[in-house]
Amino acid sequence: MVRVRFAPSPTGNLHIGGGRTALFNWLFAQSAKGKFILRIEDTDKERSKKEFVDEILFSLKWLGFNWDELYYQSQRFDRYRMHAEKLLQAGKAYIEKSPEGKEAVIFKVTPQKIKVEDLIRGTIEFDSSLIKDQVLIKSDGTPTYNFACVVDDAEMNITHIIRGDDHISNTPKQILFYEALGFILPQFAHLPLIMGMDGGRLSKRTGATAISDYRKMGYLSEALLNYLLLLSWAPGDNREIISLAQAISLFKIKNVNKTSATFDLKKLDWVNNQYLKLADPEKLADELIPLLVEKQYINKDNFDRAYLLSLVKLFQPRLPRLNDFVDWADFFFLTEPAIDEAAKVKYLSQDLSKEFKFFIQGLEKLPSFDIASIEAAFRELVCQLGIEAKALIHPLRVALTGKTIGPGLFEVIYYLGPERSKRRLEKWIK
RNA sequence: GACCCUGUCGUCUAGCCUGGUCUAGGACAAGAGCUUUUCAAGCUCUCGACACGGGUUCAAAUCCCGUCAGGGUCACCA
Repeated sequence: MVRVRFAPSPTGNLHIGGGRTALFNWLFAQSAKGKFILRIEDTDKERSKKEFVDEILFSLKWLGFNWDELYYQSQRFDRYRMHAEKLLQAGKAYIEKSPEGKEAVIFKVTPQKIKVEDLIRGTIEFDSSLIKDQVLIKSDGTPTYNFACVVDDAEMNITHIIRGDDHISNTPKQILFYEALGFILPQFAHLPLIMGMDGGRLSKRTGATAISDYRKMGYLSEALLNYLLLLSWAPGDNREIISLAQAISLFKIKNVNKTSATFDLKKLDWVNNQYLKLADPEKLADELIPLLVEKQYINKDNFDRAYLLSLVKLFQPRLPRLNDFVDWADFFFLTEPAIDEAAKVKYLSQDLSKEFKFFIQGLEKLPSFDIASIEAAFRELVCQLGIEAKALIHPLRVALTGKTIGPGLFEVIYYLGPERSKRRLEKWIK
């Protein structure tokens, strides 16, 4: 039975790299019908915070990862002390006293060659004579990371350790502990790191790092996961959009890349847009409602849901992030939408009183206020005036929406309705 | 500095294991054009890479060696 674990430390939010590690572990467990275990590594009492634990659990759930078991290292200190005691008695560790008289347990490293068969990288060799004696239990009584990690992975029967590249150099130290404690060695797989655009580690300087930041920006969890998956793995048939369900059946740990990948927000935007296009408008509307309420664009308990749904559908194909809807569609909610200054100069400098007046009259005469009829009225008008369609379309769009870009003009007019459209155009008639 | 990992278009990658079908394929970005309406949408096209140097071989992106470059780790942090 395959058992993998994701072991975050609650000293910060769940970040992109952690989310990716969780994804590969979860995928591996799912494809092997194994168990996915979550272990909170909160041995550092100073830096570990309850709020981070909550945040990590929340983000993991948002990504859709359900764990089968949950452990906290802070509740297992007796296990670590027990195993340290065992090593002490076997003469494989010794006690070191600090000047203040506090005792730490130190592991004696014996010189030897250590071979790791990494599932992704193949054989990696180390010389333990380059490794100094390792602290097992610190003088404050808490275990060190490497020791707690080994005791837990062994006691929790973890079969495959899938983690970041940055743990490669911890591996020989941990193997030494496994051997000294007589534990069965798990298999290792080290994932390449995700780098920021500056070539270094992904950091707050180069952009948002927390999974929750991406949620707040309007990325769909499926899209973020799809993008993260593509960052170091490919199905091999040039497919880019891969659902989690498909990934489970296609995923092979051996096909994971060895090279570190750079996080590219532009491609994430594209992937997100692909998912947004196909997303259920009802769900998108549910996500948007709180944001629209906050902006006072709609009233929480009294708004036209069907209307909102229509607007969502109108913008869905072109949104990189769901939250962009709030700004892009603001003119449907504001009484006085802000007019883009450059757009105003470009399209509304000349006097279009006559054209706007005729267009309003055309709309008023419409037997039915629908998209096709609005367009027909418009086409007829430009024909009569003998001008190009775009000579009037752009000014109309700016006058109605305040922007130079957006959905098709006739859809905009239809959803704005005859009254609002007329009122906004009249403002430009002298 | 020592040890370890990695090196295909600007970015993510396919191909590498099992050399020839690779004048290296796809995607994002960028640029150009089309769309009798915009673009941040759609369609079409263009630009653009096997880090370098040696081998091995009839033949190397693919195998071997070296160099260089990038990254990671060297805590009583995790």
